[in-house]
Amino acid sequence: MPEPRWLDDDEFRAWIGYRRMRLLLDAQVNQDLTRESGLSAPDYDVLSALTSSEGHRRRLTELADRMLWSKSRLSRHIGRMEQRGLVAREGCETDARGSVIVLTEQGLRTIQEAAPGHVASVRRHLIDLLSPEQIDVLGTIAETVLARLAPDEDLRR
Amino acid sequence: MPEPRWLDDDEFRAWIGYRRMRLLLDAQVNQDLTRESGLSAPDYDVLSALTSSEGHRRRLTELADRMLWSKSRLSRHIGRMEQRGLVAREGCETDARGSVIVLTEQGLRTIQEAAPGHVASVRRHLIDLLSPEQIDVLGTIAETVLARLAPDEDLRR
DNA sequence: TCACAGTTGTTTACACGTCAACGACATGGG
DNA sequence: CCCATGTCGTTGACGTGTAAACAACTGTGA
Repeated sequence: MPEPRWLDDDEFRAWIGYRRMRLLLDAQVNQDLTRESGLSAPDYDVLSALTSSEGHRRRLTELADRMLWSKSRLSRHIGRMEQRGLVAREGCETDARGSVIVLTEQGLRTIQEAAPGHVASVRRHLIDLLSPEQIDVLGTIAETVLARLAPDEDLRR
Repeated sequence: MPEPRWLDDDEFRAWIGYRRMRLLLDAQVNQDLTRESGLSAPDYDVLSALTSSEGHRRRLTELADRMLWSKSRLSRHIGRMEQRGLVAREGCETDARGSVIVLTEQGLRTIQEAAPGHVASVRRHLIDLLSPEQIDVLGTIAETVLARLAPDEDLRR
């Protein structure tokens, strides 16, 4: 085995920093979200993906692909959200196996009420702490990394 | 409620990019790690924290604080790693309630064998894709965010 | 038309995390 | 010295994620 190229100080700082930031930033933003709206981060992601879909509805598999979730996970999560009245299941007209997930009135109201606080939380803990240049670099880094891992994916959807 | 300041295009790109990167990058690095060494990411973190501790040992609570894990989680995880022979539990001499976690020979060998491949994976999927400037900015962003969320924490330990 | 390989969504079994409660022990003030 | 209060680590109950198996259904090629 060849001697590996270890991380130098700057590289180590970036990698460890990224990992710690991931841990604490996500925990904080998710906690804010849950406290203010009663939604978990996955709840918010599902509602958000549905809100930006035509007719506020989408096939389960499509939704799962878009969110990078397994169908199993999404199916289970939808089941729980259904019981809370946030979404509903409908049969698919063109494919009898299919299941269409629909945003309910209550689901729409819930995410609309949650969104301002959520954005404020993201600003408070990340965006407003950074300069426009830093924000730009962060976006570029993410695009660079994602270009290798998911070449055919579009971030703006 | 005041009208919130929504995210502009660059801010949205950075936030969504960060979230997607988190999802895919971590999944990829963890998958590489597990395939090559049989260790999960949490396993690696525990072994890594123990390796860099004096005597390759540490009190459970100290370890948990340092890793930002709950004591409950660490206790359970140590239980599993203990059964695989990667770590061992010892009683604490100065506090009969206490439990000291020790890296075993096998645990040390395992992480030493895993480290080169892990570093290579981190390089392949992140570090080597970025310019020195981008790496520096990423580190600075992380420090900025963490300074607010965990003011008294030192990243370099 | 029909066999068959593939897809869709659900479910079962399991792994792992959290929260709260717990027993055991430590510690400081009366 | 002793009691009240707090800490340490573990555990039980529970929620939620994964992998694999599954029934139901689709669609394609012979």
